[in-house]
Amino acid sequence: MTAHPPLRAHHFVKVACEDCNLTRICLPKDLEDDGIKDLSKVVRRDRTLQKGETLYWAGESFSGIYALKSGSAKLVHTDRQGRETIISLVLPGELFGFDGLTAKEHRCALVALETSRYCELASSDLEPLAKKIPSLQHILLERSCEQMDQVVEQLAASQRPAEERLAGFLLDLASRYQRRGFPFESFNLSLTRQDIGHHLGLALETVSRLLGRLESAGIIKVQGKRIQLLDINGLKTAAGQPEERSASTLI
Amino acid sequence: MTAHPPLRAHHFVKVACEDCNLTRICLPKDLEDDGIKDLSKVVRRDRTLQKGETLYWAGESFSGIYALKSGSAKLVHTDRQGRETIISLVLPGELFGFDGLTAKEHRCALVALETSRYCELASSDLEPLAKKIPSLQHILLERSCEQMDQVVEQLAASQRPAEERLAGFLLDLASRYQRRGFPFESFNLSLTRQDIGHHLGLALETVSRLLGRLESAGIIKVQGKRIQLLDINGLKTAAGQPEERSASTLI
DNA sequence: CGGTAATTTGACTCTTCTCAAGAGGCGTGG
DNA sequence: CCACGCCTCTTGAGAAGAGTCAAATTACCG
Repeated sequence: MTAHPPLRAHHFVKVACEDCNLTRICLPKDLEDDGIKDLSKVVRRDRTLQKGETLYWAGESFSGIYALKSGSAKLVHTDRQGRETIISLVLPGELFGFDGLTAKEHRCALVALETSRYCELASSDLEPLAKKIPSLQHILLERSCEQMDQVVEQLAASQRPAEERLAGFLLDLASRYQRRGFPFESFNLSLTRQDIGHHLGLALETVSRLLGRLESAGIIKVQGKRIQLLDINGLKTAAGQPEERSASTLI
Repeated sequence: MTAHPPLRAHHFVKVACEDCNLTRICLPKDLEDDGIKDLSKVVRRDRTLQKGETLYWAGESFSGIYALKSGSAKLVHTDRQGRETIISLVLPGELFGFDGLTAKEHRCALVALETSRYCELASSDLEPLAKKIPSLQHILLERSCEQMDQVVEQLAASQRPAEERLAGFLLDLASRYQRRGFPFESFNLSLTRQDIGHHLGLALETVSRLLGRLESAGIIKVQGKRIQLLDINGLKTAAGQPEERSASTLI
């Protein structure tokens, strides 16, 4: 895999989809050039959310599919008793909003974890656009199935012990950051310990203790929200993943 | 809600989609009459699975979207360490196969829990059919998002105590059976205790004990796989759902 | 009717949660 | 620039829910 330069926020210029640095990750990924241009014409671009701001609440009516352009956000499900579950951490280039598509009403809330920008493909534009781009509906179907795969993976993970879940989470985050041009071994968590707990089904104290344990094992280095991965194979082992045969062990 | 007569298996006749008794639940639900006829022409109908037989394994290549016609099945995810999670219990009229759509390779296995029949919409027929029925892709998108909603609900439930999960599972099953014309208060589990455990993230012994506990509380009656719901409100309370205000309490 | 698989029940263990207290970090305003 | 207050994080101790292991009972299939 080739490394790309870090994705920089275009703070002052609205970039057309075809010129966006997220074109390899975001919706355009699977579209041909003409489709990207058609898409670009109707996308509402570069809206901003401040940290803690909510784009939509659960129960609000569905208005479209969104793509995160910069920053990060959490997709939060809240049950009748007020218990929160973070369904996903949303990073730049990722789509969200599918939680409102069936019922025409969102099942989750989307909350920014830092100052973030996003683009909107309004539901009213969706049908006309689908006529111009025949493959669009199928691409959206694929993306929603992809997100379901991820939730299924989480559901399966929820049966594994806490340390495996946390280690797996860190590995997943690292590779997602890497795909966006950031170093694999070092990143900042935009989630609090509480949020990580709500994502992994753990108490915040357990998250803190487990991070401490991985640190004392020399596997990671923790400085508040900054995480460094010191021993990737150790982390994979902790995540319950079979260790890759590295070059050095082949001698 | 009107009660429909129990859905009987058409053991010897292949029924066109427009004449199928599942037309209010299955894919035709959202299609106009012409669409149903077009669909009916390409659907491969009434294939059979014996109890324990597998329609597809994880890793097998995606070949289409399926609908269960009779019987029941489980969609099973198996992780690297061989731990199983039952993602969903599939009942007649429900679609499955979305787990293979993105990667073109199934992520889960589908296993019949009893002698069952199913219909197939082959992926090769999907594109031509979508041209004849413009709304088809969107309907499939809605269905996949609906299934995601259900998995999200399960993920949220996985953080709740065991008894709530089990009680919620029984209530969900009852209403799904009711929709298919069976009585709400009484049904046969096609899952073993082990499978229920794999579905809810519990040990089979815990499932057995909790069923026993609900029975001694007079909320349900358990006779092996036969379950009777004796006290719906009690069950809702056990599931952590706010009790409905019933007519009698309004006096 | 025998054998295998499923279920129940008991005793014990252990992971993770809860409650609690203290430390650290950050932004705001004086 | 420092002090205050608030939010987040860490760490400890004890409790509890659910898991594991084991054995007996029951149900089901051929």
